[in-house]
Amino acid sequence: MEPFYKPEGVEERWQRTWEEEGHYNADPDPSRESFAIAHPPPNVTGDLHLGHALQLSLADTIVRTRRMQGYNALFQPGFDHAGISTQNAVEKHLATEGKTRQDLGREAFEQRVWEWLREYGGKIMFQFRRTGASLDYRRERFTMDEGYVRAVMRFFVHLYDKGWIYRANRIINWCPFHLTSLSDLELAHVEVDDTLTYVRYPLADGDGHITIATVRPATILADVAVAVHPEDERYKALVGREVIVPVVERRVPVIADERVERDFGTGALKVTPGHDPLDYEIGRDHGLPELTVIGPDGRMNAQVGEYEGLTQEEADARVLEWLKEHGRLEQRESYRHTVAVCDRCGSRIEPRISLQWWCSMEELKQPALEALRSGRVRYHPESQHRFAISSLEEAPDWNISRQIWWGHQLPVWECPDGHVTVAETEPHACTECDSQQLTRSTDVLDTWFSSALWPFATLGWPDDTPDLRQFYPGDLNTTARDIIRLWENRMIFSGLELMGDVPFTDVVIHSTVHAPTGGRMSKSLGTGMNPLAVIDAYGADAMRYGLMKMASSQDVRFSEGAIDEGRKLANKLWNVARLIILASEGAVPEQRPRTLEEHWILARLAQTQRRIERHLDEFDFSHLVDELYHLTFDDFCDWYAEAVKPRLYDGDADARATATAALERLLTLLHPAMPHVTEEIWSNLPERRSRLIVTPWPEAGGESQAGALTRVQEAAEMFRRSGVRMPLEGEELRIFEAVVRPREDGDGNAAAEIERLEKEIARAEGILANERFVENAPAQVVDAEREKLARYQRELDALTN
RNA sequence: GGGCGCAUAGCUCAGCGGGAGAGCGCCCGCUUCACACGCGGGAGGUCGGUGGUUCGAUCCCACCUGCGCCCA
Repeated sequence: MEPFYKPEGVEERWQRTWEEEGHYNADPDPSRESFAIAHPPPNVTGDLHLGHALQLSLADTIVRTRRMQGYNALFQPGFDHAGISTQNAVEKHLATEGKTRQDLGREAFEQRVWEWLREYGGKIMFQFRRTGASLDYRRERFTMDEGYVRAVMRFFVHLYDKGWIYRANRIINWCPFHLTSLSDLELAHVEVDDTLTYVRYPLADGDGHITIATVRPATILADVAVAVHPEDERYKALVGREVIVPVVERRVPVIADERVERDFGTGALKVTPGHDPLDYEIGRDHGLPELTVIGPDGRMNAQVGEYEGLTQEEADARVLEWLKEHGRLEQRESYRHTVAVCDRCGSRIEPRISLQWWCSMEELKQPALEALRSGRVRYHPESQHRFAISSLEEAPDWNISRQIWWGHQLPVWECPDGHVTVAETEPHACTECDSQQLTRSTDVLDTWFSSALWPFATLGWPDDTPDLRQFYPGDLNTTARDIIRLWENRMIFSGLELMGDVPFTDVVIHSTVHAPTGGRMSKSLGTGMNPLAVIDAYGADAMRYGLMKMASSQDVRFSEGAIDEGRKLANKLWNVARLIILASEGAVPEQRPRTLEEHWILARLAQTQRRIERHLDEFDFSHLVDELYHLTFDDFCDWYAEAVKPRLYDGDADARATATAALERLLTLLHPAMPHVTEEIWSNLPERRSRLIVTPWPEAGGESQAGALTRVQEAAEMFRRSGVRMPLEGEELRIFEAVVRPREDGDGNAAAEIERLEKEIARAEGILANERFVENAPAQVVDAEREKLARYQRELDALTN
């Protein structure tokens, strides 16, 4: 054993060994209780980032503990096809060849995606392995696998047959580059410097006008009303009258609506239901027409005559020109605000009324709400549980269709008469008119529609499989906060609907790791952090430790210090193991405690084990690793190892056997968090019968002796502080001398100790002299104070005699 | 605009009703046969501000200030 622990090489070796020896495997075995986590499928084109690394660290720590505790533990891996993201990656690739997807056509493009994925896809699973994650990699699934596609089709048809899937024209987020609707998650919000234009809308009859403010003059062409707040005194008298929309010279009503922001601009809102989500809502409620003047490509459409084909910038300029000429332009001012852009291509999102497929949430979500409210599924921390419930309560109907080429094509066929046939596999004829001229919908499903099935589609659903029977329902899910409404809640209602049970009972919402300087990590900001570089520098164990140490609150800053702490812990473990192994000369581990320090360390191991188990049950990973750190450094190394070292060198057989056994216990407790270094040390212990990864989790044992060294430790503190020795004898004296190794003779600075104790006594007496304290404080607190006083007086007596 | 959260030692963070803690950094001492990637000691905080509740507040409540993230 080298004097320093070097993780490079060691970690990969164990990762290979564990996987090859089948320790990650989970197979159906009805005789054992199962524990299952379906890991959130990463984007098939993606790279490992710190969010994944944290998620894996937390989940793997739990999985490894449960595996040692005897559960048939399944940690399910796989990929998500990530519709628009993957399509975008391949389109970028095509662009280097000077081609677009339209040049290839849909079928050839899909082929290209598959080819591209064979070459570049799925790399992230090798990166997962480097974190030490004990996923059953044999079971890797992809949401575009044949079997998975079947599950998705079954889900769609099931919902359609129940009447919960329908088609409707609504306003949606539209990317004018990708030409598709987008979910909220596919949007980014960026601040832009814009211009606010104040425009006069003359009253249709009589004098005067209303001035509105807009950042998009071109949308004036689609205005159908002007809205004001019902309580706004400035405009009250105008409600019900009509104004003339500039350029198009259309008469539109002035309406009153509470959603108008009085403080924005002039307090009067031009209403454009065709191109703004809020206006859309207002328009629907007031029965206004919905005009569309911007086409899918973001250019002005045929509704606007001579403007047709103009970009919005061009149209804005033309409208401004008109306003100036006609004296309708009041003023322009610079204006900074946030706008939504496509997360993948940066195009400004075009809110647009479009014919899409929707999933009705009203009935589907009810059982999930019940499961959340009753606590059958719990989010951790508690605040996220409340958030999950309100997200679901407010969940609007779900836009499940996308107009891209990569994904699950809708199982919807249409005949020339417009009849719709929905079937899991291609139908021969229209169910209504028997026409054989069927055309399949070109839309694909929202990627989250397939992700919602992850916990059971990965286990073989819709077939009834041994895997499903063993591992569903699962136990735990870990995820980031912003995914709750997109994924977790959908898995819960899908599981309840299709499987009749929840997919898991606990959801851990982990921290968001920010850049060391604060603010979010992002490649484009240059604040990103590559976990693989962290692993190369510190080792996977250190990274796991550090990430868990950081993950104490919702938002944490990345701290290299925390990772380094993990590295030091690994090195410390390595060295104390080296001490015990080398000094014990092959002693077979067996607990034969005889001395004070032996009873004490076994009790401390038991005590810490219970705390660790509690932290795990509460998903408190930060305190979990903190316990491990102090157990190792303070208890095991500074006290136990130092106390027992002379006896090991003296050849005390009991001490050697017990020390090796205590080390085994320590390694066992540390293994789930830091699997590699512990397995490596384990393999150096004598008489290895099996791997640490499958070693049974120990019974904690008694902890009544956990305070057995208190007097020695107090004596050590006093001696180190002032050189004053408290009188000790027997074992206590032996341990004191072994650990503290006092050299100097003499009495030390007794005066300083006396002064310190007198101060303490004065403080305690002061508190106890307060009658109201003695009357009102809990008896426990008062007693504790009295005991302290007595102890200080005892110590003082011992010193002054 | 809505939601969640944060403010404690130079830095990153624990503690959340009864004497201010850890890791890193800094200073001092120690090459003691596991580890100098170590061991021991020390300096360093009116616990963001103002009120309130309480015998007692870093901890509970109200307000204020300054931040962060998510959503609209």
